[in-house]
Amino acid sequence: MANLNGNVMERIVALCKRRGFVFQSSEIYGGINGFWDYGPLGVELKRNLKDAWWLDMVRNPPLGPDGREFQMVGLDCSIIMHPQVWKCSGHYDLFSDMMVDCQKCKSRFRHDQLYVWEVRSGLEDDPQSKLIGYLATMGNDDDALADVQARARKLSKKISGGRLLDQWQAESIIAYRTRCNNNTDLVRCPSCDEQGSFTTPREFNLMLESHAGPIKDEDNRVFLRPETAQGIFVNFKNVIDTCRVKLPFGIAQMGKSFRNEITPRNFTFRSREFEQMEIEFFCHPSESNRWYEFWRDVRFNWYTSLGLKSAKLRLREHDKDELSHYSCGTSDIEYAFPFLADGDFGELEGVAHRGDFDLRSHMEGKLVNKDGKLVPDLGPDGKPKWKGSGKDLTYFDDERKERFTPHVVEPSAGADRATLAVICEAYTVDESRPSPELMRFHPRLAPIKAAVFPLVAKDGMPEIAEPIYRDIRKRWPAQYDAKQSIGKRYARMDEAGTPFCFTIDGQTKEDGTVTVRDRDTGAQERIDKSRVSEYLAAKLNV
RNA sequence: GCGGGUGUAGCUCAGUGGUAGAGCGUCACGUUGCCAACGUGAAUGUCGUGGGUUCAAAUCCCAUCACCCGCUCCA
Repeated sequence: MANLNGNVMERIVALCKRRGFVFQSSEIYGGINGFWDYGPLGVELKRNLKDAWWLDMVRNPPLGPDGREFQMVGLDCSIIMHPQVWKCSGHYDLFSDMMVDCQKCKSRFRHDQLYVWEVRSGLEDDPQSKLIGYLATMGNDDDALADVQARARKLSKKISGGRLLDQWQAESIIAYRTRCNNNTDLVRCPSCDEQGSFTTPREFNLMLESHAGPIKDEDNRVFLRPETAQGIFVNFKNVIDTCRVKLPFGIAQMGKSFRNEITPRNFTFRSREFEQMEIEFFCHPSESNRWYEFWRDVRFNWYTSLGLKSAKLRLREHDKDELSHYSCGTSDIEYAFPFLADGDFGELEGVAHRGDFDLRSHMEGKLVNKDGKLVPDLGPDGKPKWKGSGKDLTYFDDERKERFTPHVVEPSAGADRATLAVICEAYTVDESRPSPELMRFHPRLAPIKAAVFPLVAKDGMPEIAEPIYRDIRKRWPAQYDAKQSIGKRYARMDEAGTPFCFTIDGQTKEDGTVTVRDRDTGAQERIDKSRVSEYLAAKLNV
């Protein structure tokens, strides 16, 4: 039986293992960091969640903010795409550079854009000259020079007669270390001027790489997608051209994505291989705020409809300074997972207003924010650093008689995180019950919908129970169990989160009724055995 | 990435150099007439992995992997 002394998350992990919800990947070989497997119950649970999303968002979406219908279509694109997709989306640049972080002010600097200035006391040729420190700047233009001079004066006020001696670009770690004589802890942050707050330069390879083709070289290097969204954007024109969709409409996709997370942790919450459920919703720019608010609320309510009803679920609007450079609004749907500190929430889904950033990126090439405007990122030769597709991804609206680049609202959900939240929310301890641990899954998500038990495995009870079980099985995942005591069988179903158990007893032979036991209350009622499917249909479609 | 902790049966854990253990779970048989019941019996271990010390290692040493906690990170 479960040990109820450990912390909640440990007990949930133990139950997930014990009942076959989640296993560590490659466990017999010692496991592999950041990867998890779903067992027989877990796969049903996660599939039910994904099916609910697909049904509720794609096949049977809600009405729009104006009470009118809008179109939603699906997509399933390849995990490996043309490398240029990631160069234009910005993923490649952001995570293939050497980066330096300031641990004080949390600024992050590209190592190859960082300049370091040596500051010494005394005048030139002064044999008593002493090293005061190193000042880092972004770039080495006039602004940077003015900045570093001001900072040097301030620094040297404490130590009289300071001067700038040398400046160089921190283009490689070796040069950086050598030129600082390994005194890298004397380098001051360009942003907050804190000394010694830099991490060592680190290479950020967020994307997992592979090679398409038998020869492993730079020419055929490819990336496993870090998000499913880009596959939607690059198919935008295909969908428009072939599927008779009209704005506003959405394209949905779920599937595996991969990120080389620095610190995979917290059970399945941050994994290197994970599954996303993403929608890109395309609309006229003038209506984008309205659709953003619409999707934010629709998505939040979706979680509550699946039983995430407690105060542990919340909607959090991002602050202005928290927004990505292209976003005009983002909300996170968050859950207070048991492994987080009190008051902390973890992201289940981000709903972002992305403007026309993505479609323009795939037309014009990678975009950067310059003075509040998105412009193509230019290389040293003045040409776009990463060339776009050059394809026209604008849309002609026949009613408005207007051509424009649609704006995008992106509800981006984590299927594994939602599954984990559902598990955590369902986990209940009630020590007054003979079986103190139970999983109170929403009936729609429960991996097993019903179990059928002969009270004892004799006196003709199995003969009555088996046909009932086989009838249920045609429509819902169900289990039949005739072994061991009835209490043990109920307890097993409680841990699996099965909402209903039907038991055939002595009275069944007399009047044809069976008992139905409710998982959450333990209460029983009798119904006619012919009404079992009808009963389930009514109870499960909530 | 840094610091601390933990790895022994499916789960929870005991076992500080000398035969691999317990409770629960699982399975079988019997019993059982509604909530992890009882009886009898059974199966289950690369003691995380690799190396070293030793006549002998779950136990001591080194390395490594995984998980947990705290920082860090999370486009």
